[in-house]
Amino acid sequence: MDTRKKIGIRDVAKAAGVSVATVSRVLAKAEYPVSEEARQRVLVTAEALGYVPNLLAKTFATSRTDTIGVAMPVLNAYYAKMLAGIEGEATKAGLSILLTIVGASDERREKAIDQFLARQLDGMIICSGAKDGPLRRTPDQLGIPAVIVGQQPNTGYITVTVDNRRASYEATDHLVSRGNRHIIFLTSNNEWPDFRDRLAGFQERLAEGEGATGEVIEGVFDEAQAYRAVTKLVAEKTTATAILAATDRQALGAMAALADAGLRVPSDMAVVGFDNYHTSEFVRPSLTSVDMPADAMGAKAVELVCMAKTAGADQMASVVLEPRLFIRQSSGSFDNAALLAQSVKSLPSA
Amino acid sequence: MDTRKKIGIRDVAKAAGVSVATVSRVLAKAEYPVSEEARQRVLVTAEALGYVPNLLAKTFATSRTDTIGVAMPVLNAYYAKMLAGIEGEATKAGLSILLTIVGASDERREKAIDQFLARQLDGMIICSGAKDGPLRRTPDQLGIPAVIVGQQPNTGYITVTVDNRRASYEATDHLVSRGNRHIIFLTSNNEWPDFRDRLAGFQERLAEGEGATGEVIEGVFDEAQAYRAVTKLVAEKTTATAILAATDRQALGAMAALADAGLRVPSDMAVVGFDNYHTSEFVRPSLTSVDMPADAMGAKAVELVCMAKTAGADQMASVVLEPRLFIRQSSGSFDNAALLAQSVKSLPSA
DNA sequence: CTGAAAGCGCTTACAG
DNA sequence: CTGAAAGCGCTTACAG
Repeated sequence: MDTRKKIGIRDVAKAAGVSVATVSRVLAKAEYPVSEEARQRVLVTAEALGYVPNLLAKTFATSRTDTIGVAMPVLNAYYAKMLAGIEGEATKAGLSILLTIVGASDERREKAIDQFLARQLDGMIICSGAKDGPLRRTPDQLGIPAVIVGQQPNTGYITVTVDNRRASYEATDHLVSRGNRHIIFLTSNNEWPDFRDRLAGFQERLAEGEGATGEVIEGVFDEAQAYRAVTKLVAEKTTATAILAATDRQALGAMAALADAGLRVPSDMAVVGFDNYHTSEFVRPSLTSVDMPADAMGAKAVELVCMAKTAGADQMASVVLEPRLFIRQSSGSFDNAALLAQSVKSLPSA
Repeated sequence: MDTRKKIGIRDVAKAAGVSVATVSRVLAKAEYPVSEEARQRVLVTAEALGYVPNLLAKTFATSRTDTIGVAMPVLNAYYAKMLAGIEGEATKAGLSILLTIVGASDERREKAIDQFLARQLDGMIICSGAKDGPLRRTPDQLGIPAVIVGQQPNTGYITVTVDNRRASYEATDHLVSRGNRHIIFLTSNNEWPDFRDRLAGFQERLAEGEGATGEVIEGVFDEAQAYRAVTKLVAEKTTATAILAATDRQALGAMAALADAGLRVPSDMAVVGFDNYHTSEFVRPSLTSVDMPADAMGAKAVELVCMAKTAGADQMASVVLEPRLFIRQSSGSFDNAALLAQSVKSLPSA
């Protein structure tokens, strides 16, 4: 490393022949009235000395860290998209991001919050996992703005969520309206909020009649398990003509199983997924999927944190975003000409 | 927010009837000799008051932030995997992560480094993009440990890279040894270091004879462009029987084009990609791909930063990791029984 | 083992 | 417009 002494505001002040107060004002408070002459001397001197203000000291003196904490369960495609949305909006707002991955552990999540608090961050965004326990503190106890992305058992928190029930309803409607009369819902765990809602939307649409029946297969968490479940289904000569998978991962596993069993998608079996993976458009047949606006959710969360800092948390409301169904080949749309101009079905706003 | 006054170390000291020095020693320096009685009083009092040490103050007093800065070009699957590796290792080492996404802009990268420096971070990890300009500072000028992940034009920096040339050589060898005599290399930009190396490995293997020829198609950056390029190739009755794509995204686009053109993979055209996307195993046919150990690279970078803090940067060396080729159906391996137990070809170590 | 006090490098009333 | 000085909440030689 280098041996030159770090130069501080005092060095600049001395060299420029002004007080440290003046240096601080010129460098940190653009609007503060300082004589043009002093201003120039400070600017020139700071530049000449290569002065880099110690943000740590500033942060300590002002107790504004210009940093928000972000806690996420994992960094898969969904959360990476969310994080990108958070980061983009934060940068726009001049905020840095302290990132922590907490897994599925409520314990680690609380520890992360401890860190955020101890570090005096300006706010925090807690991205909920599939199944989180309630946060152990109320928003008031936190003392800094906190926004939750995704469903969370606690009440009182401001949240950014997505209308999973409605999206699932629309996806099911899409399948029913194409003539499918027995549809399988392939899912992970019906108690996890997002998946509970997707199940609810599925059932809600089926309950509306037209003679379509549903069948729920739970306990399927990844491609390999979906592959096995669907392979079994085919072996048992299922009467279903469509599968609504709770995630694209499950949908891809299902499609692999169908292909290996010699069945065609969608003529023998239609498939729809959730998440709209980047690759889903380029799988063959391409996969119809519900796009979760994870990046928009993340960006919205940052907005809300910023708002809470100024307006006060009490005048804020949680927000619910609308997912969109991207219709592709796997559900029975065979418009090859429109292959690259993907067709989009936007859910009407509630 | 709450209106209770923040309680500080002084409050704890007063309540416990000891000096702030004693409180500090009990709470922050486990080994420091303090009478058991005083220790207990401090512990109990701190707990009772709900004292949360102000890490900002500590950090300022000690000038150790226990935080490393991470700058990444984007947050796609590759970098998300890398970030997960960084985060995991950092957490193990008790380090927090300040994350910045800088896009393809050298300017923003420098700004991010300015931030890291101004915030007095303990170290930084710069993840290079496909084509970065040189860093504007030398490691010495930075003054804190810095490790680069990926190729970078600067010399003098410690880097963690992957042997792209060798991986590409092996992938090409795999295709040649299966009897392919004309192979297409589908790539983005031959001047970008990683892709230049992949091209080099491709050419190196072809130069070894056996009569296999190569054809390079440049300027293909995503699935859609790969789709178009391959569609054109097919229309022009290419004599190639295999495609080596520089990324899985390109490979997936290529496979979609082949499927839509009525060609079979791998019997009509074999395909191999780079990156080993999570979904590549479950596409049909499954995609043979070179796995880039992005998470291991990230973890290694954290290790190196930690090492530099203690050992001094001068006794450290850059590290080169070995990618692995995951052989699946798309390159002509039809072992359906081994579908879920993916076959792995580990590159021999250099 | 313990405590009084200096110091970390800024910001910001306050007085001029 | 300017500066001397207090203060942010800890840590840590130093003296006892």
